[in-house]
Formats: sequence, C-alpha cells, structure tokens
Amino acid sequence: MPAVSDIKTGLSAEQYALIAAFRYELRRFLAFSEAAAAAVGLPPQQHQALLAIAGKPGVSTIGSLAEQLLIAPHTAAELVARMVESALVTKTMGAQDRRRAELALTPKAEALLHRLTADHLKELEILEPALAKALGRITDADR
Amino acid sequence: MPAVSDIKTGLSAEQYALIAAFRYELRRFLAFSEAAAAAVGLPPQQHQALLAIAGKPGVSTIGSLAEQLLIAPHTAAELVARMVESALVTKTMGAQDRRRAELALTPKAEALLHRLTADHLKELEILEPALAKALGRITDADR
DNA sequence: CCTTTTCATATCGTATTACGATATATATAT
DNA sequence: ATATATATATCGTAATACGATATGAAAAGG
Repeated sequence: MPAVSDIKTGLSAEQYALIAAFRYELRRFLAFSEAAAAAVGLPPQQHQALLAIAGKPGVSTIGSLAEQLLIAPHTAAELVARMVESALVTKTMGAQDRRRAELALTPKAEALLHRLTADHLKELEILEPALAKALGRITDADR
Repeated sequence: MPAVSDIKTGLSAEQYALIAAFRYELRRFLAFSEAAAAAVGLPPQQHQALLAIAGKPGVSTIGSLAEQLLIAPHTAAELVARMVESALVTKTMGAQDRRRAELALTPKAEALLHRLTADHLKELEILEPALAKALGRITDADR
C-alpha cells in the first residue's frame, strides 16, 4: 500500500508529481520548438502548419490542415492567409472541386522547415529520454 | 538508402511525417487536457498551475511556479492573481522573507484537480501507446 | 434540371493571455 | 548606510483562436 495516498481513488501527491513532471518535459520540448521557430521568424503555429503540409502524403487543403492541427477550418483559413501573405505557402483553388484550396510550400518555407526539422531532431535526441521516462512512469505507476 | 530523401542531410518526407505524427499525438493529448479543464471551468494554464503546486514537494511560490510552467515571474503573478480571485489558491506572504508569496490550493481547487487528474490518468492509458510509439519512431529513425 | 442542402473556405468582432517595460518592497552585500 | 539583487506587481500591447456569420461551389431530391 502506497505511503501517502487517497485509498478510494489511488490518487496521491506522487501521482500529481508524476503528471506534473511529464507536463514539464512536454513544456521544455514545446518551449524549444517555439524558440527555434521564432529564431527563424516563424510563429509557432505557422511552423506546425508547414510541418503538417510537408508531412502529409498527398495534397493538403485548408480542411486537412485544420484536422491535423486540431483547429477549426475557419481558423486554418486565417492561418493560411497569413502564410500566403508572408510567402510561405501557395494556395491554388482545386481543378475539379473549385471550393478546395490546395496548399504547397514555397522554396523559402521548405528551407526554413528543413533547418527547423534538423534542429528538432537534434534536440529530440537530448529530450527524448526524459520525456519517454516521464511518460512511462505515469502509466507504469497505476498498475 | 532511403527511398525519397535529401542525401546531404538525411531529411526526407518521411522524417517530416514522423515528426508531424508526434506533434499530432501531442496535440490530441493537449486538446483532451484543455477540454477536461474547460469542462470543470478552468482555463488550461490554471489547471497546470494547480498541478504544479500540488505536485511540488515543499512550498510553492510565484517564482517556483513560474519556473515549473516556463513563464516569466510577472506572468505567474498575474496567473496567481486570477486564481486567488476565483478562490482556487491562497497566497500568504512569507514569514522570514516577506517578499515571497507562498501558495496553497483551496479545498475547491483540490477537488477539481483530483477529478481532472483521475480523468487524465484514464485518458493517458489510452493515448500513451500512440504517443510513445510516435516518439520512439523519431529517435529510432535517425540511427 | 432546378431548388435545397451540404460542404469548403472566408470575414469580422471579441476575448484570453503572455509579454515588455517598468515599478515597488524587501533582503543582502559592500 | 548605501548599493545591488531578488520577488512580486501593474499596465499597455500584441498575437491568435474562437463564435457567429457569410459566400460560393458541389451534391442531392423531386
């Protein structure tokens, strides 16, 4: 039986600490990522949008982008508008379905994303162990 | 040798897809967490603050909270002010060092956090495999 | 076919929240 | 005792996602 715990639910100060630790590791990664994006002049969500477009097999649209980013379609439309404005993304209205806006990265965006991704891979080498461990401890614990 | 890749850097569409997939899993967890907090009337950052205070061994202060949440101290001060306002946190100025504000959860906050944490543990049981796998694939890949 | 409904995207006003710049009070050091 | 550092606070600002709503295009129903 655990030292300091709520018998009824199994929740204890330790459980809070485990989840808090996981969230802290998450924050460290996200903070790194935001800083890296900012360093090349990108708002964090624009970085994510570029990644989503580049990582998607096939053609991205406003709708598929919204789905991947878990935002509302009209929010994705605004995001894309800002990125078209800053020459990161091109928007071509679909040939068969003229409602759909097909998205593609400009060379400028590809260069930025390439660099960012290399940096992320390097940083993830460092952060991964702590992140994986923190996550594992949570799900191992309540068993 | 990988199918479609940039020889010089090892970066490929697959790498983008791997990182994008990881970020997507991350988003799913964060979206769940935000929704769960919202369902009990808490802004997401206030939930994190409660968790940080509850999970910290020893006494929390504005400064320690800022550190855990990776925000500036003055931002933490504002956050705490909002939480004191809504009777989630009590702030007691330190006895020896009267600059420090010692933080504690109110019973109301403890009840909310308890419930949220139980929900998070349950959801993490579900999300953990995909999250761990997505993370593992990134660091396994570039080796 | 032509009208209704649904789908994909767009626009506008609003609210939240973190930040920079700055301020104040207390503690520590010279 | 004064200077410097530390802990927290305040105010104005900016970024961005959302709700409500709108528009145009495609699909479905009769």
